[in-house]
Amino acid sequence: MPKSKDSYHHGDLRAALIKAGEAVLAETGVTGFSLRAVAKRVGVSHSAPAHHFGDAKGLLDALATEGFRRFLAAMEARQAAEPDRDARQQLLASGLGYLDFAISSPALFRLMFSTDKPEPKTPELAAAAEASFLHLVDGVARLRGVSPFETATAMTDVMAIWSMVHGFADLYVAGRLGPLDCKPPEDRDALLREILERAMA
Amino acid sequence: MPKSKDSYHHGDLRAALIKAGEAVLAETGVTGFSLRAVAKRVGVSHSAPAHHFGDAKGLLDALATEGFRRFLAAMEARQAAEPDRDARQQLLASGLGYLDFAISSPALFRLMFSTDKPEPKTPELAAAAEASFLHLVDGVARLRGVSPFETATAMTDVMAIWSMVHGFADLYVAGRLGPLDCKPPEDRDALLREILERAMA
DNA sequence: CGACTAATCTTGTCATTGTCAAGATAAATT
DNA sequence: AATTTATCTTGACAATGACAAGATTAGTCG
Repeated sequence: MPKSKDSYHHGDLRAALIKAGEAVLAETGVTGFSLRAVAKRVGVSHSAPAHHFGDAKGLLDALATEGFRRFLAAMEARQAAEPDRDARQQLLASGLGYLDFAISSPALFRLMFSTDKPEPKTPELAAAAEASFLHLVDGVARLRGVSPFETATAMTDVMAIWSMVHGFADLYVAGRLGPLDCKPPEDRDALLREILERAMA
Repeated sequence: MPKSKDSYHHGDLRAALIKAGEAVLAETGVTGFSLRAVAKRVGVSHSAPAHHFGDAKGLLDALATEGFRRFLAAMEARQAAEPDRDARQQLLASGLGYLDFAISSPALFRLMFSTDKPEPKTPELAAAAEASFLHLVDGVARLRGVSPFETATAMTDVMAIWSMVHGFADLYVAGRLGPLDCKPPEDRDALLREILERAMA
């Protein structure tokens, strides 16, 4: 329960720091990210975040964890909005949700995929990232009718589809897909649909 | 001409800083990157880099510029090693060179594609990045027989192929392609070939 | 209700870093 | 040879991350 902000104890500092941290991340990028700036934005002392996140990396990990949850939610939201329940259309919708998230939170998207996976800093982060990956695996499983964990060709599908949508999103966020960003969202969705279909072939 | 290192003037400080900067970048990543650490490694004062690169971003831009040049060279090297001069095989070889570079210099690869393109910091960086992009466009032009700048379907090919190879390389570098990295290089090359062919369809 | 314990937040400090300004040294030019 | 320019050093300052110690509040138990 969030308490009054002017009391000694914030009441919900952890959530407030995550929210403010995301704002700072979006404004300054990961290089200009500063723990003290986050603390100042919330209105607490410069050393308050340490108690909740340890060091700067801890807060970034928490941000990435939160990001992966919203990432998964964005994919599911697009799927829910897709009337066609066909496995292929659902998987395509998932890819569009992937792009939605990357565009809506580019800095967070970059942060999430910049943390090396082999050493998951926290179990929560590893679990959230894994859930996103499993969502894709599940989509391919429904499409192919077999588990990618048991069938090599299906796992190839997973990698192909993932590489395609991730590459597109990453290049788009980096502003490298040039004249595409001035077009209406429908156009880039249609383009992503088209190239994603190639990856499924 | 590089002079003796113990003289007051280094002689080739700019090149030495770029070389050392790349080593620091590879060791600590872009977050732990420190101008002073680079200067110390070369053996000059902490403020020596400023004269050549202005600020920290200037050195990173120079590193990215150098990276794009080697990036292009890596693609061309793979193409030269590919005996088949067919346009399709040459384009596939180019993609393998793309991956080669990403694996050999992961931190540099990340840096290159993290700098937003819309505001090219230096003309050299913009030119080097543009050259890499044009290399891909040229490969698709040879494959399709038309210029992607004039034919929308060919530009779609460019984006599809680029997204595929870039996504694969980025995920691979991030360690998210799981059990793939413990396999011999031939296996991942074969996998990338296979999914790249899908992008060409 | 009151005291004790733990959690939460603040203040103060230090090493490191980026950036700037001023000066010292060597190279280039005239 | 003198002057100018390029290059590098020293010194300083503000911002930052990290740590330690203390202040304030919440929770618990008598």
